[in-house]
Amino acid sequence: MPQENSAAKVLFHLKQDILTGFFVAGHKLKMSALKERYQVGVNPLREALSQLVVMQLVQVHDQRGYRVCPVSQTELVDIYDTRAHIESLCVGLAIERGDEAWEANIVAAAYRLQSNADLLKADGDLQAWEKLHQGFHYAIVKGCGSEELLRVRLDLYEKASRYRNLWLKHNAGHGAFDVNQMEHEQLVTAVLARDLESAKKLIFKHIIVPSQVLQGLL
Amino acid sequence: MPQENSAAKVLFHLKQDILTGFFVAGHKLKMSALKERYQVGVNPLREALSQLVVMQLVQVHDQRGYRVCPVSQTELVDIYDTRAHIESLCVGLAIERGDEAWEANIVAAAYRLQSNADLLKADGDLQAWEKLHQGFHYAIVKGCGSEELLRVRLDLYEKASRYRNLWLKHNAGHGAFDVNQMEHEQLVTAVLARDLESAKKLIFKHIIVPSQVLQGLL
DNA sequence: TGTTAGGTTAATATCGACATTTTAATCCTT
DNA sequence: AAGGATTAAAATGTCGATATTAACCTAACA
Repeated sequence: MPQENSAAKVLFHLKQDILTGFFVAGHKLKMSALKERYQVGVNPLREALSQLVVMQLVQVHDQRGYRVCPVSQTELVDIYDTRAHIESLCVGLAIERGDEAWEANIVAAAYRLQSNADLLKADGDLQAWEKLHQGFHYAIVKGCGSEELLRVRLDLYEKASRYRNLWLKHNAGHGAFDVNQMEHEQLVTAVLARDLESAKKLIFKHIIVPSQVLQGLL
Repeated sequence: MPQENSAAKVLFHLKQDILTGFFVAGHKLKMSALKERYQVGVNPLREALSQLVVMQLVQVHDQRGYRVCPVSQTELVDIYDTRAHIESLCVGLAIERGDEAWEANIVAAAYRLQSNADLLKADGDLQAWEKLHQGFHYAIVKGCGSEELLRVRLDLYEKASRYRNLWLKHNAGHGAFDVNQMEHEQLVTAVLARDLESAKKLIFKHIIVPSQVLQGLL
């Protein structure tokens, strides 16, 4: 990566630290501690924090500093419900608009996901699996062709990942991969057959159902 | 308003200046000029600019400062198309979930809009009319009950307003209010009758059609 | 014993200054 | 005279310092 300013580097790492749960919800983000951790001055820190405020990962209280946004069951339900609707919208548009290259990419991504699923189930590198998983679903929704919609989708995915990582911490290595894999196959079939209604229903469930498991943790 | 830090004040004003077109697309945002205009130091400015970068209203080039994001016909089409889909989604969910208070608020907002429409057509205070218009549509979508979805909707609305204000500048006092008003009446009827399909189609057109006029300006 | 007032400590928000980098303007060479 | 190199000017990114504000602890009083 090219030389980027300190704020951008801090943003990247701090965002990671929040999403992965290193800084838990509600945690007070003291300048002194952050300066120490990221080895930068206050001003780049404030810039990064300002950006995280817009992303709704950090709250700012005037003259009272910054804190990691609290999590709540209400927000969890809302995010996953919204994600399900947005993803469903993306899939629908992708089926209407997707071309041949789009189809090929889906098949490729599905193959990569499936061939690595077994390996990862063994050694338990869930973050790596999640990346493939993400890539698979992105291959599908990419067909909608809308930068704006894909951005909205990504924002929601990132907001959700804080909750998802919460789950990974408590349920390390205890994944329901088999069910998941079957859902993926059904999804690919419906999408490639351009079966709009089935595909939209499948993806909606694929997002909503796991969120119901998550709800038990809060 | 309570005492808020400088960055928040700058953010508000600078955002306004960009959305209303005071700072046109592509304009270089020099620190010296911004310091002069908003009467603050560099650091609050950089915080505000960082936030606007996340909102995709400002671009940052490393060591080369900030510029207002360029506009393009591609983005215009994408934003309005996405807005139409999102708004349609909101309306659909609102019809499914809205209660009696929601219905009452719609009727109230529609009344306010209609009773002020004639007045504003005369003296031409389009910004005030736009606020009522916004309020009317918000009253409808509010029924979806999803904070996340409403936030996505608001973000897109704000991004679109830069294009809308571009139109207002070139077409001052030349509104198609009558057509608009009729569409609103049809929408209210469909929504209150909980006619999902009609309402979704109406709102989709209500957003898409004006955007096609806008496309001529770029 | 619970509460409030005062003083102490710590943290935040902002500014001015400096080092670094980019932009421009000028000058030299061919 | 044109193009490239060199120098000057301006702008950016970062840090340290300072004033202001909130949080905390202690102690006195009801």
